[in-house]
Amino acid sequence: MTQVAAPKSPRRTPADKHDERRKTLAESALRTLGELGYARASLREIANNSEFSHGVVHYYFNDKLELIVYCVRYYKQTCVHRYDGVVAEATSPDDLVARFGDKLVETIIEEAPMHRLWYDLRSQSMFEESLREAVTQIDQSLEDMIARVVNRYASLSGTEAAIAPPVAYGMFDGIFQQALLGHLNGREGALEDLRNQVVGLMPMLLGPKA
Amino acid sequence: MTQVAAPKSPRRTPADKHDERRKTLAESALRTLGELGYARASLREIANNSEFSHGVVHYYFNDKLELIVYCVRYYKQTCVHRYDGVVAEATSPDDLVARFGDKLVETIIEEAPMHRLWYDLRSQSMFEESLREAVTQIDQSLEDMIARVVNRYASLSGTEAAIAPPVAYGMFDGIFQQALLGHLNGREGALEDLRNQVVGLMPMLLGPKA
DNA sequence: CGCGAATCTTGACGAGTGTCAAGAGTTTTC
DNA sequence: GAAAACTCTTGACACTCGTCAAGATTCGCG
Repeated sequence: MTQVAAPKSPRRTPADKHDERRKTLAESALRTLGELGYARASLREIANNSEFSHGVVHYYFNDKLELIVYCVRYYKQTCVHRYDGVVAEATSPDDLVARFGDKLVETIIEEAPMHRLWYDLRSQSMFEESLREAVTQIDQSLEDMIARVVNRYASLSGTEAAIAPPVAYGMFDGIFQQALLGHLNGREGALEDLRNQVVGLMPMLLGPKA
Repeated sequence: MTQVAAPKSPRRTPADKHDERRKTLAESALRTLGELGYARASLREIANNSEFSHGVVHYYFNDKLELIVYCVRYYKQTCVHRYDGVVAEATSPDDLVARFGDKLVETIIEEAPMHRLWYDLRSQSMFEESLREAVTQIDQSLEDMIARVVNRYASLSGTEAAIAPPVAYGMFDGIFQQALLGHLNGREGALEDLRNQVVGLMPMLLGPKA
């Protein structure tokens, strides 16, 4: 057990230093992971792109898997509230759907490596049992995120969503993945397509007006 | 160049033997790939689960990547016509959607390892340039496959599809992936959910009746 | 049969991997 | 300011990987 409890002296930084370093390490590890993917990112390469040496990983994490799971959890944690602003500020159904589409496109442009890492990890979890718990949790939080958007859209439209949250998430995840792939392939129009698809799709998710 | 042209004597088996062996090799390689995934399936492991030794791979393929791309292409080739029967035999919109849903569930049950391999490979293509061409082609053929189903459904309903093929493919691919993940996670109900989702979703893809 | 080409096996190579122990360096504590 | 605890580096370990060359084996044709 490398973990330290630090029972006494909760003054300043007893062992939160540990957590801070873990975050620092995670942030630089995410750069490498986003560049190379789960399988090809070695601990040495990760360490090279950080301010530490390759041995330090085993001081803060038990093994490579724990590091990677920590990283993706850390990233998705901030990622899950990306559309909270959209939900809060939207004034009409059309406004919401426009902002939502813009935000989707924006995140592909700005964080494509992170998104492909997520899809990589989720695929790996189909083979690697030990990844499934984390992936399932993250997937659930993403589904909730989409549900908030769709529900807000329905409420602004004065009706209710005609589809269940898992279906909505599955659909948006599917076309998002497609747009990401297209974008990485250099296919121009991939992002514009995504925006239009979202605009076209959203109204179909609503039930009949009350 | 390991490739052999065999210009003359197109009698019996001049160099189609080569192609046949490649297929045989691909078939047993697919078993291992479906079990371990792209990154963890070594050539030695692949060869162990076949009737050959590990060196033979380089007699029929230039490198590991060529083998794997050949394998997935080989598999998806047969896979793309999975719903042709459904399209041909369906007698009514409801009949088609029921058959389609059943077939989706069936293929998850029977070929889950192959499907997760496909998603694995598609994710890897986001990192590995050399995979993109094959992935793009396969993705396109899958989109066409879905388009045939949706168009047939629309035609049986006496109307036209309200969404473009890429959107339809993205949506179904998304919920299919979700169901596959749930199934591999041992979540009971994952497959039943998929069936119901398809039944509920299909009618929403249609435009107003003519 | 016998010879040459096609096919396959074997064994080795160098590079790269995760892991970990030993110790150097740094900070904290008394 | 010495001792203890924490933090980090270094270097080695055992192992796996893709690749390939050299040779054994099998096959097909004259």
